Amino acid sequence: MTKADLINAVAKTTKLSKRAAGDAVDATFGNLARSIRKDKRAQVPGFGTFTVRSRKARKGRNPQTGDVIRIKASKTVGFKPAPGLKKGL
Amino acid sequence: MTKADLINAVAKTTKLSKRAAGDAVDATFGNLARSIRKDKRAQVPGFGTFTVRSRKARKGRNPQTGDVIRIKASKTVGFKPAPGLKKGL
DNA sequence: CGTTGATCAAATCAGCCTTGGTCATAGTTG
DNA sequence: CAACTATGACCAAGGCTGATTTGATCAACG
Repeated sequence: MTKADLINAVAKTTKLSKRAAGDAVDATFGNLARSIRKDKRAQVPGFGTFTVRSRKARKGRNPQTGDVIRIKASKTVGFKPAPGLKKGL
Repeated sequence: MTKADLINAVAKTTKLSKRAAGDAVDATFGNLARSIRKDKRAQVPGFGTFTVRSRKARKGRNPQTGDVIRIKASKTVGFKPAPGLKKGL
């Protein structure tokens, strides 16, 4: 219910309808994702920074069988919290 | 200009004024941060999950002086991207 | 109702994380 | 709209933490 809560809170703060608030939230993350893909980085002041990070190939292990497997190189999205976000965890 | 871009995009998608879109974006991240602090977790479908992670105490090094230092345990915010976000990086 | 994500196991090595001054860019305000 | 302020990136080296892998099942979102 995290998203619903978020929409409710946004709707309340912005005086928008839940419908409009939901659209706004979706648009926010949608465009954020687009920004990450495009610029390999997205900065949100007072919140944190998203960066595309490269993972090299590595040896892993199948937790079910115990077999050693090769993990291919891949990319992930990393998040570096802004100082303000870490305050009071 | 990341935030400005985001606001423009949100304003366009939601047909809101830039002012209202800005408020909505701020409200979104503000409430998201609040949710992280409160529940130690915040899930955004199709985007990813934020979790509060505990960092154990560790030995580090001051890169400037080279001195070995003790790093106290702390908390950070971790991010686990949803599969959909990783598509097409 | 369909789809999406969390969860759990064990083991490994990649890359995060530390400091802090400086620089550049983003945000804000008059 | 332009100037000012504030916020974050950047860099160094090295140790050791924790993200990551499979896949089925369960829960919850849409």
